[in-house]
Amino acid sequence: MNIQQRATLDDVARLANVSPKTVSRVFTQRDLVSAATVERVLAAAKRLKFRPNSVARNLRGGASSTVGLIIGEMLNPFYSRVATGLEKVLSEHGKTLIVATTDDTAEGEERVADTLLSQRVSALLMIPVGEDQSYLEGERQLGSPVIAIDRPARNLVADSVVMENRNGAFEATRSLMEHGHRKIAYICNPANVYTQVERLRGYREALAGTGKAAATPWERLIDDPAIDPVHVVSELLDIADPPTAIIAGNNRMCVGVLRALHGKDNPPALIGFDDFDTADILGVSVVSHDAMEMGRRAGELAMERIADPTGFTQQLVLPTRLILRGSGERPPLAS
Amino acid sequence: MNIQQRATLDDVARLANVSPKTVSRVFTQRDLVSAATVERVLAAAKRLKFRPNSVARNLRGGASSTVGLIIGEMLNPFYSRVATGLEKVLSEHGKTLIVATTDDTAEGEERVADTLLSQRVSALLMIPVGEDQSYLEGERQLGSPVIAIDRPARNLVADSVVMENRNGAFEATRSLMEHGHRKIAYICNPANVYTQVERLRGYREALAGTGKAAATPWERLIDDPAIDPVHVVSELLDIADPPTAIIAGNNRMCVGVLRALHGKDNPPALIGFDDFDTADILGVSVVSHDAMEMGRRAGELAMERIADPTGFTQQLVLPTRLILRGSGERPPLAS
DNA sequence: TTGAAAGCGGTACCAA
DNA sequence: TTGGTACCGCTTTCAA
Repeated sequence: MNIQQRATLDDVARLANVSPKTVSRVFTQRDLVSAATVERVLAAAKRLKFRPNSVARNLRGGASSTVGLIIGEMLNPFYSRVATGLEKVLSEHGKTLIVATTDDTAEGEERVADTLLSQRVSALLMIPVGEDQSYLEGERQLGSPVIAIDRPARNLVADSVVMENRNGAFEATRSLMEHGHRKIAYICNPANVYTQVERLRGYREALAGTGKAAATPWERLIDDPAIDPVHVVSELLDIADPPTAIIAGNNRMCVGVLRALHGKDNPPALIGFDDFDTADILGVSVVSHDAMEMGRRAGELAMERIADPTGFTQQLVLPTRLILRGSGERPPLAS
Repeated sequence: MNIQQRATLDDVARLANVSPKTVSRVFTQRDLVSAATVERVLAAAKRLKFRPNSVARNLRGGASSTVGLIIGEMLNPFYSRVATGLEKVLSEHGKTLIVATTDDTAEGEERVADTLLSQRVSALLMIPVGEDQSYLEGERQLGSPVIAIDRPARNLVADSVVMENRNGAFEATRSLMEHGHRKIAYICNPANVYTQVERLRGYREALAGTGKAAATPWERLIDDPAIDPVHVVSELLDIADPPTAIIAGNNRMCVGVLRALHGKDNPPALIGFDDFDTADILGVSVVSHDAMEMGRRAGELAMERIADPTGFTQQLVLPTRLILRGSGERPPLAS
């Protein structure tokens, strides 16, 4: 096998006996070139295995054909659904998706943002992790739109797509209350992020009724990825006045709770946040939201902002939906 | 908000009163520049919010800092685990990952391969879908290594990372036989792909014992994404001589079978291929393999091939492991 | 240690 | 309909 040289516009031009510019036209504005020339050029291109270099192409215009997405990790189905929705939109617009992950750390976020911006992505989409995205302010002014997904960016002017966290949690809590529960737990990890803060608020408001929303004895707000949900749940159920129902703050936590409750005789009611693949089989009630739709909307927002960087920034709020499948309708144990 | 111009090397050079080349050195071979100059340049760069353009940088060398990955879809946890492992390796090498999806169609594959190659990815990794990847042969000769993951490429010289499909299926079948099963079904969709062909072979060989491996009455080899697994399973269990055990060819099919068996009184034994998130909770026995490891190995292979495009191509085979969690140990119904 | 000039693979502008 | 020329942002010679 011999490594050949990759053919360039000039090579094709020479072989086809036209100017490089004409070759360029054939690949971009074909209708401006006579049919005969087009044919000749294409033949030459094929013979030389020529393929336009979109990198060089974009060097001129400034705007590249890539869009960057920063997420915590691809294993999380929530993240990958967002990526899926986004990729769909991008491919419709002839853009490709560069995915970078941060392992859910703020340092990682800044590092990969830097890398992506060096690649001159035409927009930077992200599910923010850090407490502060002000480091991107300069970029935005330089014309790289930033779109925050799932959580708004902080200290940065950016469009965002979020969902009705508070209301989702409110409705889940109310539903549990309607089934007779009063001692309802809320467990999440991490806790110190926008989505959890909002959900917690909805949970507290529902429990407070018309009173003043306040912390409850059944909240477990954890901020340590190393902590095993199973342990937390077991401990929670062993306290003096244990909850009769649990709301799990996200999909990971929900699966953890399921694992903890597995085999238990009279499990508390359970409602999770985020739907997941086998939730129907396991009969798990969840507050569902359309993560793919979030990705899609974020992508559209990005396209919009690329076309008009000066427009007003928007915040899109997508609805949530309570899906009852059994685990959320279990009544409290008669005591 | 005013959109400014993005600063270039030259702008920085002008402000720092040095030549562009010196600025370039500061960002690439800093030790060749005097400390005082470095400082001056960095100050100027900071003031102008300069960020080196890695696209322009790579234009010269030919090799870009991106690697392309073509997968069917990101929603499939198997694919996203592969992507995760790959991304880890790439980020260690300072490369970024461009992900493109094909919706598991051959046309999609060729289309996105074209897009990625136009971006001059330094390597093209893919989980092949189409029957034929010969359309990439030219590229390989042009120096773009191709690495096939999960299934070998066809009609193309390419490295690949696959797993012990045949043996995995063989062991699963043997395990079921040891639990007393003789009428064992194999269900998959799609069926006409390398992995399934191999697994089917392992299944048949186990059933044949020392005899000649042949098709069994309990095979359901489907090739239509629109067909509902639930339906197939129900039908299979209604035949005159129904199976007492089922092997599901992949994670999707396994969840489908679970759904179909859900609520059934005396469900057949079940072993799935590919582990999944809640398999432990559901007590599902599976043939497990490390998809992240596949991605990782594929990434390493890519780095190797980028460094030395003329080396021998390799095929890596990763092991599988049978995990028994209950569903695979159910004995056949006494009849 | 620093700089000048050419060029990477294309495109935009203007002219023919 | 086609071509010439400059230039995108940076790096690579080679010299100073």
